[in-house]
Amino acid sequence: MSEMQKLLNSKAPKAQIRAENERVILGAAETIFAQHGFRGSTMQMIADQADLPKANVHYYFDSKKELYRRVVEQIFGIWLQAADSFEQSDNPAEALRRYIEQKMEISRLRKNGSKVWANEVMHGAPIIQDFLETQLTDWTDGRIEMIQKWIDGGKIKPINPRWLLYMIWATTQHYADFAHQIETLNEAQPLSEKQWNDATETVFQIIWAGLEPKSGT
Amino acid sequence: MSEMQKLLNSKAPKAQIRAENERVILGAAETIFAQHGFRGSTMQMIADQADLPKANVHYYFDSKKELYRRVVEQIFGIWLQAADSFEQSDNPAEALRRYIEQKMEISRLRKNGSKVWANEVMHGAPIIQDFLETQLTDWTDGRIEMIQKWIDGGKIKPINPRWLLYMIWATTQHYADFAHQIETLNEAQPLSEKQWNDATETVFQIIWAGLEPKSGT
DNA sequence: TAAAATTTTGACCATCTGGTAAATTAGAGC
DNA sequence: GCTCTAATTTACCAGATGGTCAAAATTTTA
Repeated sequence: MSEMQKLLNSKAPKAQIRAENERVILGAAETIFAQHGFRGSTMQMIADQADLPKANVHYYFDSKKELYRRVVEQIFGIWLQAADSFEQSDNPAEALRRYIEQKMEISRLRKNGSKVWANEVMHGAPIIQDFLETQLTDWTDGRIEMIQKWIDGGKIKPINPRWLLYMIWATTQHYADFAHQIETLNEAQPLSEKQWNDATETVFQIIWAGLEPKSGT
Repeated sequence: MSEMQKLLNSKAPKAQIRAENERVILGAAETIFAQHGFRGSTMQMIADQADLPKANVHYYFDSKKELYRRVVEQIFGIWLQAADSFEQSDNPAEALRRYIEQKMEISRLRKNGSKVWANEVMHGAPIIQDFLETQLTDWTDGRIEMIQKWIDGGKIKPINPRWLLYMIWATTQHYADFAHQIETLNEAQPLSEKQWNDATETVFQIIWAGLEPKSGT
């Protein structure tokens, strides 16, 4: 255990030691799983990242699988949180802008989480299939219904709402999952604040202009 | 070796045996790597998929890494092939439509390859970083220049060409990488031919409508 | 302060996996 | 047919890794 860790723990009430260590381990696990995938990550790597002995990690999380599940569940929570910003609204432009901004923000600030999620789904969602079938399905159906109402009300062009949703998910998630490629194409530099804002605005602009009913009708 | 394999090989000229077996192994490896990632895949899995003894796989490919590299390179080749469909053109709508259709087709027909590529990039492109830095950078710069000319010529709205490219990549690739999620949300059924066409058309429609200069100006 | 409960830690183990060795079989050239 | 090369196959090994254990240290409770 590091001196820093010792110092923190010595002052922390016992009840908080567990919470704090679980937090640290989950954070370390998210980083490692994002970089190497489930099988590519070793408990030793995660322990090193958390600055704890491997056995200590096992003390808090029974198995690698359970630790992984907890990481993925955490991401899904954040994902759902962003989904809330896509509230019922009579103003599609505002709702879409808010949602796109929110998702881009997550890609920027929770890059690792997004990658773990992508990895999990790409490999057939072996751990969180039930989430997909219940919560994600429900949420998606609700939003599709809502978008359909916009269409019926003449607020946006008639397009299949499902493909629109996928387009937003794909585009925003891309900035996290393919961050390395984007950086390479940006002269090996991470996107600047300005570039993030510009990209976000462009994504919204193109999509919204693509949905807006012809002005003058 | 399977009876089928025996039969095939016994009739094949010696020179073709190697080519054929390499082809079979590469195909098997693509499938396995797509499903389990690099570390999650074992040489035994690949051998079983190819219906060959494990030692036989090692006879044709020195190491797991080399086999993986060959798979990724193969995908990149297909990727570049699609890129050709995005030719110089004075008609942005046509060029974009062709490119989007091409990329969606790859997502549909080469789902596994797309996944392996995504996986590789997501983990920092440890194997094909040089491809990103040379070929991909060159191609991207060229297309950005071309899109800029469309903008300068008033053929499309002024948007940052880079973010537009990423949007197309993201959206089309999403249908391969997140195929499992899409299927789950489609009542556990793969997208039908009709749905693929509809999705492709919608992607093009939204993007193109988002780029088209205001009619009447 | 003593006992109880929690946390930390190094050593250890069973299993899995990439890779190898060597023997066997099949095909090509003469 | 005979020789040489290419391909196939079985058995095996060394290292890595998830997970365990029991002892030591630390904190809480009585």
